[in-house]
Amino acid sequence: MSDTLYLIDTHAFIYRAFYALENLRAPDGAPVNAIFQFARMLANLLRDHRPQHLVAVFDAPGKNFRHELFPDYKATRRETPPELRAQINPIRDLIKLYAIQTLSAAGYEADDVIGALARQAEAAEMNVVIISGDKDLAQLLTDRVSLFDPQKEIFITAADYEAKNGFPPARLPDLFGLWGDKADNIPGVAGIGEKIGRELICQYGSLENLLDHAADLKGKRGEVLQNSRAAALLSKNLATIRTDAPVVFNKDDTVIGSPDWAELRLVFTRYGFNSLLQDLQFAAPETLVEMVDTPEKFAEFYRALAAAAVAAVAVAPTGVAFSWQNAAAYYLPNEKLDEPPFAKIKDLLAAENFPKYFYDYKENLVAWRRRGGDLRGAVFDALLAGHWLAAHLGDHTLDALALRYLGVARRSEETVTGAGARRVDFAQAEPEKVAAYFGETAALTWRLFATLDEKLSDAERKYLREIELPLSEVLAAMQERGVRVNAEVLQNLGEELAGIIDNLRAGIVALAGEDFNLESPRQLGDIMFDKLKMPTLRRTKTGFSTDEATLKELAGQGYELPALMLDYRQYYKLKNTYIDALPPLLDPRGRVHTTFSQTSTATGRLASHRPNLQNIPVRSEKGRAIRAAFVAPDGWQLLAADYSQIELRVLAHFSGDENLLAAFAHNRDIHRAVAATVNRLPENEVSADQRRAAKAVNFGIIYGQSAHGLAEALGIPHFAAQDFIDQYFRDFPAVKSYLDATLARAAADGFVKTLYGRRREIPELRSSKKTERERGEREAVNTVIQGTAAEIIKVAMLRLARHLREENFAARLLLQIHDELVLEAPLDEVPRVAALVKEVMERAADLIVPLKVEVGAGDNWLAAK
DNA sequence: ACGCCGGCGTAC
DNA sequence: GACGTACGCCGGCGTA
Repeated sequence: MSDTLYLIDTHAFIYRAFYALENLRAPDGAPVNAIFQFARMLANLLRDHRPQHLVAVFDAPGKNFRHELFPDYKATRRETPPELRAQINPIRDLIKLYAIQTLSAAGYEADDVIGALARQAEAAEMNVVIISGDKDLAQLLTDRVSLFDPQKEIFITAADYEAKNGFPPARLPDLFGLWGDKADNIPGVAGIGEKIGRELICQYGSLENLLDHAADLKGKRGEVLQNSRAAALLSKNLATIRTDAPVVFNKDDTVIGSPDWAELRLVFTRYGFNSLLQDLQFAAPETLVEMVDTPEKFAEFYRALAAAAVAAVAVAPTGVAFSWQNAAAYYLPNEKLDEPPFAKIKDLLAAENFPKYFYDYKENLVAWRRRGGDLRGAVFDALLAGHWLAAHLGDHTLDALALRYLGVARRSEETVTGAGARRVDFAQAEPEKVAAYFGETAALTWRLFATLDEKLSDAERKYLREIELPLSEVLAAMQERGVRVNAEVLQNLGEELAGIIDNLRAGIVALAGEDFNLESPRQLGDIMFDKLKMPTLRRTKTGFSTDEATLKELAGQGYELPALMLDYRQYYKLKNTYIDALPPLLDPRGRVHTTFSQTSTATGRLASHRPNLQNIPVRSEKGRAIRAAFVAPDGWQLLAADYSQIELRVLAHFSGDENLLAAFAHNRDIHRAVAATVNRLPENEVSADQRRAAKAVNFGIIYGQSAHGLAEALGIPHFAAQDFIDQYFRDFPAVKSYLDATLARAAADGFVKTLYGRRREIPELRSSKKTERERGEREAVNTVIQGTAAEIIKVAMLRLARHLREENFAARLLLQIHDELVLEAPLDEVPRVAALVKEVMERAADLIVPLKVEVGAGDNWLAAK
């Protein structure tokens, strides 16, 4: 088998790539769409074809011989857009990193260089694959030369070409002689397009033969051809790829070298090419992990650690790992930690003045405290920092951060624990492997500190150190404490609901006339829309919707099955998601321990999972009953403290709208006040519907709602919704100008910032799709408001926890639900704690609008609200 | 058996 | 398509 030379028509590829995929941007906002496609093409080519010989061919800058033949050659080309021009050098750099040869020839275009190389390689008995989406290059096809279109992933051979076109590849310039080429401003023959051109070339074999027989053609066409002889021949000449460009093919010079994988990793990381990173052959540099299991080793370890005076720490299930170097770490197994001299390390972990870096400080804290240890001195959390720097990217696992910021792949957990059926937990895994794994965790944490810390401004560093990091301690304590759940309450409610659910199911099956899976929207759709012929109201991606709004509408039209289904869904959901799911999660003391996350949301809100205690029902009657199962222990009460309208107050603060501020300053019911203003009524004459409409608009503002959305939400005509919104903005003009200014700023910057400077990149703002851009605008407005409210309650939590501790209250924080804090307090503390909570929460931020908190207490969560 | 996705629904 | 932020349940489907 002979060798194959691959030739990339580089510029042609870049141009196509640029226009094919719009608006891909690096995390820093630089356009990278062409770079990405080029890099992906290269990666795919290398992976799928494993070329040994590869040359990236470029056009020479400036004019070429075709301009001498025809001054207007390519004269109609638009100037290269700056966003594309900015990507050409990065692509050249990429080619260099891949160790691929490049070539161009002064006075010639890439096509000609490719032609010359192809002919010479053929002569050297090599096969040639030309990589280009440009069909002009087909004229070079021979038995040995083929064309590969990387975008369509198709090969074209000379035989394919002739079979498809009816003339051999070499006659392609003849066709252009007639047809011309708009893109290159090659004139061709006026009045002859692609179709006639093809017919004539097929019939006459070549342009010259056709022109010689032009007189034989009847009518006007023959005349035109005779008169256009010179233009046709010039056009053919221009379209003909020269194979005599002054380049010398040397097989050895075309061999691919060794790519600089490390640099490629960093470059791909910088551009945000995560999918390509996965394909790169890479691994983190092997971390040397020392198992510290003898007093001698400990002495040496401890001396070095003390000298370093700072370390990354990873608390593992079976030990603790330390690192203060990029590729070295130490691991102390649990069983040694209680005996001297190893136990000295506990003091160091508890020492406030020994600074420590973590990945996921909160979970390290929980793990270490579970072992009875004390952990202090945290100054950096790679998880918090990673999320802070790029919340929009979502994935902040250590693996993701190592890849994103260091360009390395972390060894997988499976290499330690095994996978699938043979999987064991860390305690059963080989100690050396466990040590290697957590040693690497510590080493990567150490490296991430260096990389991430320098990206932070002083103010950001301060926010993370003084708000988020201490908040991790508050949240760890809340998780550890858990909240008491009365399983009996749930049990009783579950039994009641089971009966209701069974009855509803029987009714629905009877109406359907057959049994089916009521939990399957698809099967329900088949019954409702196919079998029972109910009208289809809205679509999902895969079929017709059966969601709540649809069922309500159908129920309103008198259909009985959807009406039953609404109840069925509600009760089924309550039972499965809450009533049945909670009891298995209770600890022996009947307490449930959620896990809070500071790094799961794009706005800076907290999230809660396993179980999610931030979406316990409250709106429906049966749902609310679930809250009664969250109880205080005997002799204690639950306190629930809610911010009243915190997001609207944040909006009032940012916008400075006098009408909104006045309403809050006078502690008005904000929805009623807005309704009164918009409807020109005194507040006591506002109807329930008017208040409801105002409430919907108030929320709509925060969520970026449109007239359509409001109309839908209120069940009113579109024009009425629009009128209401227009009137709202006339009455609250500063809100309007604030929203406009926020969007203008966001569009210019590509990101928004909250009160405390949390930044959210919003790439959709730069989308070419209107719906995407509008989504970006809604996200922008909402993020500022929601994110600021989230920051305020975080500050309140920190201060409250500090007060409770310093003033020796037994009361403790249990839950945070975005604008609400839930605590438990001994009965005798309840009044004082209630006052303290209110005071601390209302003073958490210094806004130009007062913050208002409502506190309640009771034996259970329902009673406390 | 497990993971992923779509549909849906709960909270703020 | 049209209202932001989450988490979790179920069905259904693809892969192990």
